[in-house]
Amino acid sequence: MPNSKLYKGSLTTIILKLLSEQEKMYGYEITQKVKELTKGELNITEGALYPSLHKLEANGLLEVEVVKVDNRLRKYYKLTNNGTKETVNKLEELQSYLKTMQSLIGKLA
Amino acid sequence: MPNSKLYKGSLTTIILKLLSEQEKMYGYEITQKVKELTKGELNITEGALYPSLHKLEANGLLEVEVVKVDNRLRKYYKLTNNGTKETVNKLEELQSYLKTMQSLIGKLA
DNA sequence: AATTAATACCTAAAATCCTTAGGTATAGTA
DNA sequence: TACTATACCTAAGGATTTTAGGTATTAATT
Repeated sequence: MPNSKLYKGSLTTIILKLLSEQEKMYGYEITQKVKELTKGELNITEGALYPSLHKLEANGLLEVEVVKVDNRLRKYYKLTNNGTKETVNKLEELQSYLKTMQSLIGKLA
Repeated sequence: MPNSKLYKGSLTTIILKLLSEQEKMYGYEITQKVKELTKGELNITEGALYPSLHKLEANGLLEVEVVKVDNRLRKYYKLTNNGTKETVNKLEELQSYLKTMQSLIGKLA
């Protein structure tokens, strides 16, 4: 009934993919976007998201811009050049994994 | 160029799926079968496999039969009734996840 | 003959990534 | 006034995997 759990290791790729399509996004926006795109199937928890964003920033894949909107802070993240490169790698890796798993699991007995 | 890492949470489902197709298998055989089926894309490490098998057994999803072949031990695992039920659930869960991820990641920007 | 690779099992420490469960603060709605 | 939504955050714990060993037998290679 609830939403499927994240298979560990996929969150980073999801974040990078979204930012490759949208130029800049803030954390809360990412959680909502994923919920929307997956029709509630996948819920990114903030406890996973924020540390992940911080790590991507620390590794130089994302850069931050803090903006005040309606007296509330928003931290917009966008891909750096390295981030864009890594996105390609991570996407290929995950694609290949999904394909492999489909061929392993997908065909019915 | 090596093999893609396991996304955490998928190993159990892989084991159950293989055993739903093959009646009984032993650990080493599972690692070889996965390597073969995925053309080397996915390598199950023994450090992950054996603890996982033991846990599935402890949880009553698998049962063991020890056989001596060529003076070497083999521990054959097969699904219990509960194991068969769980296999269905796990497969549905993973299928749904793969589908969701495909729709998130799969479509090109 | 001796070493290496393959078969077959195992475990423990460390790393990784996520969930759970909090906390702060503002703004809008019941 | 209380709850919901927006928006950020962290820390403890759990689950799962990687890494790096270990034992033992048999087959292949040097």
